[in-house]
Order: sequence, then structure tokens, then C-alpha cells
Amino acid sequence: MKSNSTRKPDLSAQIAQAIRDAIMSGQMIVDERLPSEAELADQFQVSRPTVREALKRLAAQSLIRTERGAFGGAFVNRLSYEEAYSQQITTSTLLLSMNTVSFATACEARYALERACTRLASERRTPDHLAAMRAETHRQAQPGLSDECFCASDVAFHRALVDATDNPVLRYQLAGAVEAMQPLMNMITFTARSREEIVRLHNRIADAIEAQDPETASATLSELETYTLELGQNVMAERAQKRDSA
Amino acid sequence: MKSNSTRKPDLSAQIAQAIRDAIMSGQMIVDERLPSEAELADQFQVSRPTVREALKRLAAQSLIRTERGAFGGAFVNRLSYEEAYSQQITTSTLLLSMNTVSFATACEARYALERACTRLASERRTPDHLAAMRAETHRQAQPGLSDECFCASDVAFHRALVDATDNPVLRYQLAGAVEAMQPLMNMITFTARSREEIVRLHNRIADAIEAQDPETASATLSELETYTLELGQNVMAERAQKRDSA
DNA sequence: TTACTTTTAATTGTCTGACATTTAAGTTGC
DNA sequence: GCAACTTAAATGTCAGACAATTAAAAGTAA
Repeated sequence: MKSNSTRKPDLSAQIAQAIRDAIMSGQMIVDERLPSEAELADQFQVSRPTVREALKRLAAQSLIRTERGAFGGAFVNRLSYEEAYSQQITTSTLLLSMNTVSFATACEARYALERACTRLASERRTPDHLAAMRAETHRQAQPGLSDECFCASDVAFHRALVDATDNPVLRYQLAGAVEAMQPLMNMITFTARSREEIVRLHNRIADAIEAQDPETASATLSELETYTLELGQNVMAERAQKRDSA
Repeated sequence: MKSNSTRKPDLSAQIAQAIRDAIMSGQMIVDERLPSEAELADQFQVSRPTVREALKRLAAQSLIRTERGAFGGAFVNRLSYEEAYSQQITTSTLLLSMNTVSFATACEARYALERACTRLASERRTPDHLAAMRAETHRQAQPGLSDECFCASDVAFHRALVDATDNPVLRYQLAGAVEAMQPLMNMITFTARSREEIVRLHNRIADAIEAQDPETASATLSELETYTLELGQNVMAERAQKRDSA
């Protein structure tokens, strides 16, 4: 009889959903104060701890913030760009690390998204953006660089490419691809890859962006995609072989 | 003296962060059971309600799930694709609706991302995908359709285009761009003439995808971007005028 | 033995009531 | 008028209790 999955969510979850709906439908505006915990407990006919659990759920999603003291309380929060950016990374990281998404699929998506940036980046790149990219390729070429630093620099290079579009929404949307997928790919391929080849391709991308040539930038990104995919497949094959012999 | 922003986070927030770190660093694996609330209260030297608030925070982020009964408890949750998708939409919607992101910026990002899908969609579109797109353009052409339904159909059309890439990661990453734009689009599609033009462009896009012609699809998306931007600016201008005269 | 029922123990869900802490506004003293 | 103190309102935290749920264990009958 019980509807299988979730017949009855917690009271705190129900209350959280009710308030969430009110906020997201625009019934409550930013910085508006919610009723006090005691008043909410009264309205929903539950105890204060239950209300508090609901409010903590909303706080975890950055939908509200709470302030202590007289005239404090819970307020509808304006989601800051930084919070959204960081949530985007968290969710993407979890999805990639815990779900069975194939390396090839993630790779394909990541480079497709990044190629979407080349036109705007070419049009708008400033000397600062170019300098940032050059700084990273230069760092990547240093022989003594640790694997961790090389990976961090790799991420920074791609972040600089996205930043060059000068579009915060695009930057936000690509956060998952750059900050979550790139490290994942680095983890898989760092044993097998040729730094030289990667630096060469990075330099070609930077050159193309500087020359305002989005086609070449996109084509080079595609080369990088092919190379990464190849490395990933080799590593996977090796791992499979080890498993068999073990 | 007080470091301005957040000198001392709540205990429940601290505990949530500690557990979050443990999960995201891989110290706890999927489906692993956390200690019971009583044990956690003991470990962290706090009361059970405080522990519960921390757990609710994590549950709100889908990091854990809880089961009741003996041998129940809190378990590290495998973030499902659907949960990630829905969180992506929630965060993007909030960012777009509550922050001062210009319509032009959002529009630019959305179409740049969508053009990133045309190549894969052209290669892989199935009859089902094509049928889905045609169904929506057909619906959009019906004269009696309400604004809400038109916009919902608009979103469905673009969703079908993304689905045609047959790449779940891409689909996830684009969820924000496609679904969260709906409220913004609601403002600009209310005249018959603009609907006509939009349907015309949608049909051209579907034609191009069917003909496996990504260049035409991309170009048409760019036309749609220009047109959408124009409509948006007109709406903004009208509103400004009304504000002045009022 | 097997299948069914009952009991039991562990755990989360919820409530009550209390106290501590923080903060802004009001009040008092000078 | 200004500084120090008081007060009130709110969140943060705690302790203890009971209800509800659930899987395992124990018991029971065929």
C-alpha cells in the first residue's frame, strides 16, 4: 500500500519545502524577514526544533541566512555569485565522483563547453587574460614542477580562457567543467601524459586567442580532447589488464 | 575586531562541515553508515538536536540520506543524476532571478552553450528527438496557446535539442541555461508576431538538426539570440518608459 | 524443517521546557 | 549630549522524554 518510495517526508522537510516554494515563487523578496521560529512553530503546528531543522535545510542551500539578537531572525538571502559558483562545483564534483559517468562522456562534454567560449574569448580577451594564460603555460614548461602544481596550473589556464569571455554567467555555468572535470581528468591521465604535448597545445590556444582566431582555438581544443581521450583509454586498458593478471 | 563576516559559525554548521569534508575527501564511501545521532553527539560533545541540525543541512545537499528503524541511520548518499539536475536548476534559477545579471549577459551565455550542442546533436539525433522537437514547434504554432504554455514548450524544444546530443553530462551542465531562463523568457514572448518568428527559427533549427547540418543550426541559434535580445531590450525600454511617466 | 507471528532492541522523529548568548533599542546618570 | 547600563527579543544550545519505525531475533505451529 505504502507508495513505495517516500510516502511521508519528515515534517521538517515538508516545512522547508513550503518555505522554499514561497521564496522561489517570489512571494517573499530578498532580505525579507521570515517569522520568528516560535511564530513559525505556531503557524505550522510543530515544535521549535522541527522548525529549526527546516530552517537549517534552507540555510544549507543558501536560501536564507540567520542573524542573532533582537530584531534578528531568518532572512531571504540573495544568493551571491560566489556561493552559486561554489555550489556548482560541489554538485558537479559529487555527480562525477559518485556516478558512473564514463570518462569519454565527461571528456566530450567538457571540451564541447569550452569550445563554446572561444569566440567570445577571442573578441574580448584583455592583456590581463593573455598574461594569465601565458603565465600558466610558462609555469607548466618548468621541469621541476610537481604533478599537483602542474594540474593546478592546468586548471588555472582553462579558467583564464573562460574568464576571457568576460561573461559571469558563462563562467558560472562552466565552473563544473573546469573546476570539477579537469581535476578528474588530471587524476586519470597524469601518469601517462606528455607535458610537452600539453604545453604545446596550450600555447597554440593562447596564440589563437591572442590573434582573435576562434576557429584555430576550437580546433586546438579538439586536438586536446582527442589526446586526453586517448590517454584516458590507455590508462583504462592498462588498469583492466592489471585486474585480469591479478 | 570581529572579522566582519562570520566570526564563529554555528556548532551545527561546523559539524556539518566536518562531516561534509569527510565525505567529499573520500574518507567515507557511498552507502557507508554514519554513527548514530547519539554517537555523533558524543563524539562532537554536543547535544542531539545540534547533531540533527547538522545532518539536516547535509541532507538538504543530498550528501546523506536517513533511514528510520533499527539498523537505520544516516548513510552517505550516491547523488543521483536527477537530484544533481534539479539542484543545478534551483541554483541557476536563484542566481538569475536574484542577482543583477543583465538579460544580455544571460542570453549570450545561454546561446553560446546551446550552440556547443549542435554538432553532437546533428550526429546523434534519433527519430524520437526529432519528433519531440517537431511536436513542440507544432504546439507553439497553435493560436490559442497561453503565454505560460508557449514558454514551457519553448523550454521543451531546447531541452530536446540538448537531449539529442545523447550526453548526460552535457545535459546536466546545460540544465541551468535551458530551464532557468524560462522566467526571463516569459517576459518577452507575448505578441503574436514574435511567436511567429520564434516558431520559424525553431523549425529551421529542427530542419538543420535533421539534415545533420550543425553550421546552419548554430547560425539559426545565433539569429534567435539576436532576436531574443532585441525583444528583451524592447521590453526593458517600455518598462523604463512606464516608470518615467508614472 | 519451514513458515508465520511476536517480541525486542536500536534508531530516527518529535515535543516540552529550560537556559545561554547575542544584539539593538531604550533608559538612566552625569 | 554622551556614555554606561538595562531590557527585550531573537537565535543557539542543552537535557530528557516519548512516539514511530524497522530489521533482527526469538518463539510457535504445521
